[in-house]
Formats: sequence, C-alpha cells, structure tokens
Amino acid sequence: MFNKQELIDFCNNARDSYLAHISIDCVVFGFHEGQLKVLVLKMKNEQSWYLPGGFVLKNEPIDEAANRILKDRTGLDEIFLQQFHVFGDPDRSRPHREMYNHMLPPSENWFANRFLTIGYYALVDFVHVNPTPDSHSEACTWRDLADTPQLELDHGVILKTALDTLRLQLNYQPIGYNLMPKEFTMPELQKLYETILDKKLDRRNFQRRMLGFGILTRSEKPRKGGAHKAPYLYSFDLANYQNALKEGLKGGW
Amino acid sequence: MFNKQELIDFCNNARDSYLAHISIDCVVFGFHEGQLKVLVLKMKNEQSWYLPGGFVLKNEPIDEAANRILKDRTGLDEIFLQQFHVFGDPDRSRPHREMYNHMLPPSENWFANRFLTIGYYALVDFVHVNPTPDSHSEACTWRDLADTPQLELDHGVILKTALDTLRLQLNYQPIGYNLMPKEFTMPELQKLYETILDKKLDRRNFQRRMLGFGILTRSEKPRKGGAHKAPYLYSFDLANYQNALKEGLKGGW
DNA sequence: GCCTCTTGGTGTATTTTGAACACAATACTA
DNA sequence: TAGTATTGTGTTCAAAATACACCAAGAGGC
Repeated sequence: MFNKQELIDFCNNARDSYLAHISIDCVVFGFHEGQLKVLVLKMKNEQSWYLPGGFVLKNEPIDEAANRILKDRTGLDEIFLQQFHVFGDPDRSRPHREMYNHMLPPSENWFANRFLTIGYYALVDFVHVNPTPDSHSEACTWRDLADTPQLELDHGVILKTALDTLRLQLNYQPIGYNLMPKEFTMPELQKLYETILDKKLDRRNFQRRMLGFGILTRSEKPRKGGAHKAPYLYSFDLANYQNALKEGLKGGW
Repeated sequence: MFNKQELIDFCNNARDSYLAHISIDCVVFGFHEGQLKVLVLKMKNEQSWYLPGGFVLKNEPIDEAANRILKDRTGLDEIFLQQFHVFGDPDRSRPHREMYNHMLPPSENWFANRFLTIGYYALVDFVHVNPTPDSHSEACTWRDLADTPQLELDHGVILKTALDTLRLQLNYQPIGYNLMPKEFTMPELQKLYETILDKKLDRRNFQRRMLGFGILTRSEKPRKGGAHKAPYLYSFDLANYQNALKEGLKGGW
C-alpha cells in the first residue's frame, strides 16, 4: 500500500505511460522437489497476497508487457508465456478501486478506474528464478500450490483458471520442457505430470509412453549420488517435442 | 464509413459510454446445408469486410457486452459465446486509426485510439438468425467459410484463431448442440464434424461412437420426404452432453 | 561379502479401443 | 416389383492402453 505522496507520483506516471482500464496478471508456475509452485506477492504493511501483475505501456504489445512484468519479478527474460483469459467483471477490482478514496479523489486516482485484466500463465525453471518484490510489495515468494494463501480480488479465480488451462493444454504445449530443468529423471517428470493432473500414474506405462513419443533423449551418464539404483538422465528434444505437440500428444492420462 | 457529422456524434457518444482502448470482435459460426458459415459485415461505400464488433459500456461485464453486440447483429439473445483470445498489437488497428485523420484531430477521434480487441466466438442455429447491419455497414451476411472475403485489419487472423479454437474445443464444448437445429439426422451431424475438422470420417464408426457417448436421444419418427431411406431424427440430451464434456469426449477424431 | 531393501528399467499377457468392411433395412424411382 | 441410393447394425482384425511380473543396480545391516 502506498502513502499519499507515493500514490500521487505513481498515478501521475501511470496516466502518462499506461493504457487505461487494462492490466495484466500472471500466474507463474515452477516445479521443485516434487511440488508445483506459484509465485505470489505480499503487499506492504498488510496481510494481503496478490499475483504478480502490472500495466501495458501505451505503445507496447501485450505479450511484451507480460514479459516485461515477469522480468521484473523473476529476473528472467524470454519466459514461456500463454495468455489464457480476460477477467472483465466491472466489480472485480472494487476493493482496489476504493482503497485510496480517503487519499485522492477518484478522478486523480489511477486505481479508482475499472480494470479488465488479461491473465497470463508462465512456466519457468524454478532454480533460475530470483523472486523480486515490486514497489507495492514487501515480499515475493514461491508457495506450494496446495498451500497458497488466500488471494485478494479475483486472483484466486485467476489462479484456478490458469491451473485448469494448464491441465487442458498439457498435451498441446511444451509444459514439461519449460518447467523441468535441462536434465531430469523419468520419475521426476512423472511427478510433474502427477502433480498437474492430480492423480497417480503407472510408473512403467508412463515411461513407455513418454519414450514412445520420441521427444526425449537419454544422457550417457545416469544420476549419481542418491541412494538406490541410479536413474538415467533425460532431456527434451525440442524440435521433436514441438512437432509432436502440433498434433497433440495422443491419448489421455 | 461515417461522414463528418456522423463521426462527431459517434465519438461524443462513445467517449461518454464506452471504455477506452477496448473493443470486442465476434466470429459467429452457423451451419447450413452442410456448410460452416461466418457472419460478416460490409462497410458503407467501401469494398471492405469486417467481423461484427463493438465496445464495452463503462459498467458492463464483457460477456454481456459481447451478448449485446450479437443481439444487435442477429436478433438472438443468450447466444453461446466463448472468449478465446485478446489481440493486443499496438499496430493492429492502424488503418482504422488513420482513417478519419482528415476529418477530426486525433484527440477528438475515438477511432484514433489504440484498441485491444477481445475475440469471442459464437455458435448459433443458422435458421434463427436475422442478420442486421450496424450503423457503419450496408450489409450483414452469412458467408461460407471457404468463401469468406478478405477481411480488414487483423480480422482474418481473428477468424483463423477462432476456427483453430473451435477445433481444439470440439470435445470440450457443446458445439454440436449450439450449431445444429433441435432435431437433426446422424449424417447431418457427421457433416458438421467433418466440416469443422476438415476431414472425412467413417460413417459407421462415427454413428457408433456418437451413440456410445449417450448424449443423443432418438425421436420416434424418422425424417420423411427425402428420397431413399428415411434417417432417424436425433436431439441432444443436454444434461448428459454437459456431463460428458466435463471429462471431454474421449478419443480423437 | 552376502543378504535384503528400495528404486529404476524392460517385457508380456489381457483387455479395451479404433479402423475397415460386409450386409441388412428402408424408401423412393422407374 | 426390381433397382438404387442411403441409413442402420454387426463382425473382424489390428493397435493401443492397462495391469502386472520380472530383472538390474546401488546402499546398508550383519
């Protein structure tokens, strides 16, 4: 939350720079230690949590805007981003719109406007992300999907919609490629699928089908160090993966 | 295209009524005589064709806006509508933005603004539609998908994206229910699937699979009148259909 | 070192599903 | 009433999904 002077400065700058009525909110997924994670922000001086978001510069393509916003939050550029839905209820941001009523008249207060928000989901390699709060926030952190805090406004709905979209697109987008590190074991990849789909899969059939798609290349060296048998390391063959996705990975899970 | 006075009136009204920077464009699909059809508009005094579209009232949910716009073009209310993509390139409407430069300075010209457009696709029962031009247009007509005119701005891309989405969602949305009349024969339904997917399907396997889903109810009376064997009439069991779609109609086509 | 436990990798039998095709039924035509 | 075009149903064969058995490799206890 801003104090009055911060608010005035922000609003002046926003009016000059950004398109009115339009915002972007991002659901950033990562995968670490067998858990699907989401990046969330905690607002200064309040127990309120948000998805990373921002506005669109007056002459900026919206995909670039989403990329810019996420670069600020993660340190990563060229992130895998998919637009998935516009949330356009006139009341969706009412608490935001009224929040600064006591500081500024609505005509001068950027946040008093109605905003449609364009929802993007992003897939990132967890270990490369450097979570960075924005000027409203005091914290930017990963949370397990099963352990996300209550989110403000309609951000809970946005998150849920993103997750539903992710499930539907699992066979049509390079989701594994973008969420896994370069090299990974088959059980790790299976855990990702199980987490996204929220159900157990048969270990042996999973392996056979995955290999059957011809989108994985096996490293020479297995992973060392862990207890028990050393699993092989795999990486995605991006060209084959993209090609297979055009038709969709056939069959359900 | 407006003359100067029409333009001034439109702009004054638009500024008071609509959200800036946001428009809606609709791809209306119908199905008639074995052909997938799209509703297009022809602008007054020009050989230029557009998709039906409009703007969002300042306090109107976007889904309602799309519904309102389509009610004006089709006479139908409560149309099946799906938001599918936002087109947000800053240059997407450049020709529109410059079109009235000689009549009004940009600051007073609504169309000189940048617009993001939210793409909706609509599915309607062809025979119930009463195509109605808007104030820019001299004609509003159905065109075969294979015979659509060149569309202005990025409307060609919007149409193509809608069609791709339609294909992907065929097993997840009640597309048959919304495009077919109440009663139809199995070969007619098959033609719809073949048209959307743009490939031939085996008549007998199609029939067995469709019936296997348990989403159709067969009428007592077959269709009379045509030459040759009278086919049965079917209608969708909406409750079962919706239920089956939650999981997706399993298998590909 | 040997046994056992745990985890990863491969093979096989059974069931289910999908594709291809033959044939019967119906309604109009000649 | 035979002919023809079209619709409805059944059967066959192959492919794919599922379930399960077995083998391999590494770690720790004794």
